Amino acid sequence: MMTEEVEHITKCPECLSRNIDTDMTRGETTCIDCGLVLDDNLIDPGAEWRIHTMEQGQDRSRTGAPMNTMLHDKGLSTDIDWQNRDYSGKKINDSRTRSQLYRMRKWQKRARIGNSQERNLAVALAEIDRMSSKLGLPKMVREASADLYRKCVEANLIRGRSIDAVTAASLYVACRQCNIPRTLGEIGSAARAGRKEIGRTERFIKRELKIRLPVQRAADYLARFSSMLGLDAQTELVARRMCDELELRELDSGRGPMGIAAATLYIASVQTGRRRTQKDVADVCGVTEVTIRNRYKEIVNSLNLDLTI
DNA sequence: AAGACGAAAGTGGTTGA
DNA sequence: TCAACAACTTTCGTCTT
Repeated sequence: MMTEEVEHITKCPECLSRNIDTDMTRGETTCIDCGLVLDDNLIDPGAEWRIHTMEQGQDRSRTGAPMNTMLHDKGLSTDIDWQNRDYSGKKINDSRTRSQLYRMRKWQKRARIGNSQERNLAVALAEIDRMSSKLGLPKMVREASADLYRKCVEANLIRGRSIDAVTAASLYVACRQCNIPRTLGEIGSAARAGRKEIGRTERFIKRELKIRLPVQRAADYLARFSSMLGLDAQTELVARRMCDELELRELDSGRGPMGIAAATLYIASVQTGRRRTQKDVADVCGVTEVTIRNRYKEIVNSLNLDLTI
């Protein structure tokens, strides 16, 4: 089997540090020293075959293309060639056999993309792929999202909703399931549906499919937001400590994680002398300046911080 | 002039009677 | 089903750097 040469990043282009951290579960490569996110589009190098029986476990060879959830029929169907030849390439002239082949082709087409559900799925999976590419999301997320969408179709949740809203919502949920959270605003920027509609649809499919998502933590957003703000690892660490402290003392309950992430980053940027404006932080974190100010006040009060610098 | 601050009203969702 | 409620946003006038 051919092994593809994967280009590995060994040095940070920003600070030239060789302290690179690769987090496979998050799909992000970050520089430990300056916090720059170097690559958030890692390809999962895991085995692509699946084991169904003991024999298969021993013998890992297989034929055919790997199963691909991004194709509406998972890439597993067989095509019937349009040419009237048999498996050895000999022409089929017998009229009975030929008309039989014709019928087979016709029914195969109907079975594959003939019904509206399958056609719907084909459009949706293409849309998921498009959004994922735009957002640079790893394959793992696309497949999780495709699976979710499939479940929505099976549960008849699409009726009355747009494909765009459901694909965007399933991508949003998939991101969080894979611990690569993206904000509704980020998903919305790549989707053909509005932020509110995506949020509504997300809540709906979560309820209908009884999906429990891992609790959102402000710390999960820190690395990405910090990098987008051009902050260094030191500042991010200060913010991270603050988040941990807040979580430990349950001072973050009832507060949106993005607001906490925004406020801690803002405070940290002031403390380390790498100040960012509230507006810059707000734009990156998907909250308003007012929310930053409110969290900021609460955090400074509850942690007894002194910001007179 | 840009940034920070805070009051007030509005939005969309959750909760509990 | 509806009102109360909490979190967050929008808007805007004012103060600070």
